[in-house]
Amino acid sequence: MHHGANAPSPAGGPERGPRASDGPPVHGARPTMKDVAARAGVGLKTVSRVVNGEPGVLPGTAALVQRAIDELGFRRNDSARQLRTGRTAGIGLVMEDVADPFYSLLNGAVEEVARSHGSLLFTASSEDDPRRESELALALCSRRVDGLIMVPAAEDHTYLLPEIAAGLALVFADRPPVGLTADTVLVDNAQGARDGVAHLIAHGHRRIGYIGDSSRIYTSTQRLSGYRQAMAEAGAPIDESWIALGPSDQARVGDALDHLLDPRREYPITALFTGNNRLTVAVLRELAERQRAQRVTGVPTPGGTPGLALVGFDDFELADLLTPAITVVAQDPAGLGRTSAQLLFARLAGDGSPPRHIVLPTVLVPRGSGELPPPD
Amino acid sequence: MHHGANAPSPAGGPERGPRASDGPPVHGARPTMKDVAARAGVGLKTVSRVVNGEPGVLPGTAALVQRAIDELGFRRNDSARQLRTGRTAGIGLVMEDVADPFYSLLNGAVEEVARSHGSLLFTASSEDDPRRESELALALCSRRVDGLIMVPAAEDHTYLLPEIAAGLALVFADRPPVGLTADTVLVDNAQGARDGVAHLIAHGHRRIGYIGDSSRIYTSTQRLSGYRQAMAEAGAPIDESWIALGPSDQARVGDALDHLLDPRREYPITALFTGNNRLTVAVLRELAERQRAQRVTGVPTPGGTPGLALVGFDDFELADLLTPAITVVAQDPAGLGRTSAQLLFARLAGDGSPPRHIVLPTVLVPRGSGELPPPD
DNA sequence: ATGAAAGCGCTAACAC
DNA sequence: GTGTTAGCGCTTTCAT
Repeated sequence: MHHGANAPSPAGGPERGPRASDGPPVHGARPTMKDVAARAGVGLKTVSRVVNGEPGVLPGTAALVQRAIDELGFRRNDSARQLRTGRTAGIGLVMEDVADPFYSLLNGAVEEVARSHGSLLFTASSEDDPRRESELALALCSRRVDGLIMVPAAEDHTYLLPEIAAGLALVFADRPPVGLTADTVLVDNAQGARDGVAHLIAHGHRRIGYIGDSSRIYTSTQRLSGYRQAMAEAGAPIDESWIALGPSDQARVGDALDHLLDPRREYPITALFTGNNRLTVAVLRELAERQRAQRVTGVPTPGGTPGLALVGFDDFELADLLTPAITVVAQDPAGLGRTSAQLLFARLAGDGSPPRHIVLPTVLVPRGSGELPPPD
Repeated sequence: MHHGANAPSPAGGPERGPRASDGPPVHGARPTMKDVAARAGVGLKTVSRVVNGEPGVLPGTAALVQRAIDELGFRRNDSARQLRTGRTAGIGLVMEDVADPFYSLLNGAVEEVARSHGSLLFTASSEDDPRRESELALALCSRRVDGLIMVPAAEDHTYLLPEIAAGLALVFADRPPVGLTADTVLVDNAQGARDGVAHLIAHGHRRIGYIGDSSRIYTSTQRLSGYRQAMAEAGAPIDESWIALGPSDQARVGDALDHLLDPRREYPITALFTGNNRLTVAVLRELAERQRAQRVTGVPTPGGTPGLALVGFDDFELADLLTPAITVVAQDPAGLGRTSAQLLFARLAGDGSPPRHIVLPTVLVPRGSGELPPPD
């Protein structure tokens, strides 16, 4: 399934012998508009007009030019165009991780909107590292993207002030900026968590654990505060040892569960609220493992929640097919991306109104795990 | 973003009123190297040297320049740089859908490699539409990306010949190109499917259904051929009505299952092989629904496979937590992306060897659903 | 309807 | 060590 090495012949022409004046691409040489103009026997500007579909070219001339374009395999150099026009028809998206299901949906929605506006999209993953975030954001600024959508990781975004002043359109998604005011699209994290926890309470739970993301992260503290609100509203006291914040990796979650489900606890928790999809999945995996390994903690409910009721923030694929199916507080990552991108393009189209602040609602999706009653 | 139109003052000069000669950004005006040079009282080239970390600048001068840079909020214009150097330090990735879990993992791996080489990544989704694929690919070529990784949808890639001739580095991932020879990284689809089906056969099945993607798609036909091979090797005759090819949407899969599980069949299938992750999930969802609705087809195994053994091509998150857990033929989307990207950057670094053709192995992951015995 | 000239902001090649 | 000059390929402006 491989041929010769570097076929010198580009296709279409008799190879060997540099050929006189036909056959498209000569290796390594990018034809320019000047080349096309020379070949078509017209002026440079006429080529430009044809390439850009500008009016004021006789059909015959246009055809001539088009033929030269095809023969030469010409493709307009957008770097040069950008330098001249100042517009790149490209936008940037900086977020935690393109490979994460939540962010990949956001990414997809942004891309869709960008496409509909004729823009291409640079996507970059910050890995939630503030330094990397600013590196990437500034690299995109050097590229002179027309606009930037950021899911910020940093705790200070003043480094973007010069860019904004210079005309960068900027929208923050999922988390607000720090140190400056800009368009922001958020999810109602507190209300969502509150709904989720209230749901558990409505099903008879009073001792509810909370496994959340690091308190460094905006959404995490918002969700925790929703948890506290729901508990307070129900008059349910919170034992601070029920709250476990930290990274979303399996090991940390395992430790947190060990602590939360410690059989020596006098009043064990009967329900659990998890602060994001990765935590929810990690919890499910831990519970399943515990069940396989020890078959001890409570009634081994099939699917991994040993009698423990569970509601998770974020929906995730297959949540509905687990046993029991997992009740979640669903956000709309695609909606987040779409809204942010639409806002960005509105700015690029000249919308000069004051910075907007949009909050998207969440939806509680009962599926089973959140409706399990307490053991009692 | 909005605000005043064209500030006539380039920056740095006293623009009447606001500040005399300090404070970074003057609105709307992007400072250039020339501005920085003027402000620092040095030549243009010296600024260039400092910005690019080139040697041959006295520390004192460099500090002077750096100060001017910071004060002005200067950021190098990469469009101009690219025009001059011919390199964009950017690569492109065209694939079906960034939001798909499989592709988002591939995307993440490509991005990681790009980053390690100092490149930014354009990602574009073709939606499996040939025209869109070529539009996007050519748009990226206009941007003069240094290289392009494509998961092709089109059936003809000759449109890329001029670009290759002009120096574009090009790697095809997951599916081979048509009409030209280029670096290609594939997965051993036939062998993987063969392994999966052989696994079912080893567990006593002889009547095995196959739900696959449209035969338009390369990987789909490869996998189907693996299915046929495994059956042939076992001397198991194939009833062509067991094979259902088509799109991966829920409705189509539902229809296919209706047909496959038709209770009027004299010899019903006892096992099913699904051709990709979306099909597998769609099947699981359909089976779960049937179980809820009718509780008829076979023994209602918890989790949705009513006695039907199931092996799916592609791993997917939570496959291990379903009941029964789903046996899969796992490919490595990240490996696919990483390998492709490494190959691309090797080319960009000057590797001029003949086009390479890499095939990555699959791994059978037994989890339960593929080890269910036939009802008999 | 068409073209010639100027210049976008930068770097490469040389001066000094 | 530093500055000057020339252009990268295109669009803009203004002639014709």
